[in-house]
Amino acid sequence: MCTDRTDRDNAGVSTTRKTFEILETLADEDGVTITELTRETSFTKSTVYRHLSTLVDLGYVVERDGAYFVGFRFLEISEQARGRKKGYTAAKRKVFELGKETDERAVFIVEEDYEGVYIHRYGSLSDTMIGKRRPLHSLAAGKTILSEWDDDAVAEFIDTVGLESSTDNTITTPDDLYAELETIRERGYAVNNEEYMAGLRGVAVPVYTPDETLLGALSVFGPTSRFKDEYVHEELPNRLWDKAGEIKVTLAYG
Amino acid sequence: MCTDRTDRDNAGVSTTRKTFEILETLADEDGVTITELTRETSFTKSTVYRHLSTLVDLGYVVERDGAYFVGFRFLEISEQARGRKKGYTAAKRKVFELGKETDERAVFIVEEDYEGVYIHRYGSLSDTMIGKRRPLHSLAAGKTILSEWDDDAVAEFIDTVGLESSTDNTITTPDDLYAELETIRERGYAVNNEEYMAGLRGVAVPVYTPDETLLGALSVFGPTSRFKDEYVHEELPNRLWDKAGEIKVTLAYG
DNA sequence: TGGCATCGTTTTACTCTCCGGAACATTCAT
DNA sequence: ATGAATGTTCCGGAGAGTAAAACGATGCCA
Repeated sequence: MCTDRTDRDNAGVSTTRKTFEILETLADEDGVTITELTRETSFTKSTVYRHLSTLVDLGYVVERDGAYFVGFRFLEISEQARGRKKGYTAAKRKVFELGKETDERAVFIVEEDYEGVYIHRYGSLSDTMIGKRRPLHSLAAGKTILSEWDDDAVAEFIDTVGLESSTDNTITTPDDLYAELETIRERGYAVNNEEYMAGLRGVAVPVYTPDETLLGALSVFGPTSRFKDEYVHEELPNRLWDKAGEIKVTLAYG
Repeated sequence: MCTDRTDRDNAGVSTTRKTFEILETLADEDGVTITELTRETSFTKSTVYRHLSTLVDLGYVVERDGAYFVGFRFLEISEQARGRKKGYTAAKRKVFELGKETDERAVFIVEEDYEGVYIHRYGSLSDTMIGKRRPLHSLAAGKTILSEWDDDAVAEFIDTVGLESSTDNTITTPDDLYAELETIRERGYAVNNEEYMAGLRGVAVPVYTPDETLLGALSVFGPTSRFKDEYVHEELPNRLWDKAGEIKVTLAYG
């Protein structure tokens, strides 16, 4: 296990790893200079210089007044990924409708590498969460996705990433998680009761393609004060089911 | 010049170039297998294998049933770039309002590497243009941006990327471009008269930050049949100016 | 004005590691 | 079972990335 990890770290192309480490630190602190990047990474100045020059030449990084920024070429790649499945774009429209109709924040989330990734979002525009990744077990949408897996897959998930706690309400034991997933399977929707962030509740339902494979999860969330039980357990699940169903229909006939 | 080009091609980290060449072909034809990638690139199977493994390990590529896909990690990076300037997110809201109010397609475009990049878009959701890059001189928004540069900068632009023609109406001579840019400076808005795609007209205005630096361009476009002169030269410029002004105000006080 | 400090760029020699080819393992279809 | 085609691993050698130091440019302050 420990050797596995080490093997993995050393495996592959270590030069590429350097490139992406530089890229990630650049993404963290945008508009940064070469020497700053040198300080924040463990590489020498000439190494950072060469990697950055390459990235600029390729168009993935832009340089302005001596400061480096991640470029919009990544936007091209990521939009390609977001448009990979027709269902993703259908979900975009539904997220939007949902947000408008409920006047709440609405999101569409898929799983990747045992994490929940925000693909589409409606809500106060300033703080966009698109692209952000969260632990599956602490989100309504994440639990919805987990509820579609069999016990072995969930066990594997727990083994790999664990059940890190975000708030006092986060599910942190496998037994609790299994029980919760069973409830979700029975009800057909998941509820997040301040499990990721205090003061925030959420509801989510699974989204299927016409051939019944899971596409992702549709979710609505907001402040606990407004998310009363009746709202969370009656109105929102119904609205979410409708939208999820519409996505499936769109994929089948639209 | 020719040596320059060669020098550049060989400069930097060639391993990183390989990684991105593989990544780009992967983005083109998503859900591809290792041997297919080997065919479409000039690399050996083992080389492709090692690079892909590294990218999977880093989380930028995902593998499912032997097929490889670009992952959503790029979404994280590109959203970071899209949120770099407060003005970009302010523009998102305005693009949206604009689209709703006019019931036309609306976009916000910025310049990068002498190309116009679609950053935000409102319109029929299926065919998203976000992240796509177009020649500046063949777009209303692009000409708007060019009109903000001085003649030397425009000359440099022409020298570097040229004036490729997309339709019969595309501006292809420097003189025509300079004249057009002068008109745009006087009027304060740019018009695209089927210069990029036959049957499509557009209008664009510049967007400034409170300190009067150019942020990008706001544009509306649609079919020639609906985009009559009065609409293009009266109503739309006024609407666009309003929105551009609101962005500036948002940045100053909001 | 001159010198000090800082940063970006280039050069060089060394060593590491990436590459290609081939062998091996696996899967699948016939 | 046999063959073909794919993914994976191994290995030696050469090519390429690395680090360190020197160079050049810029700017700041005395």
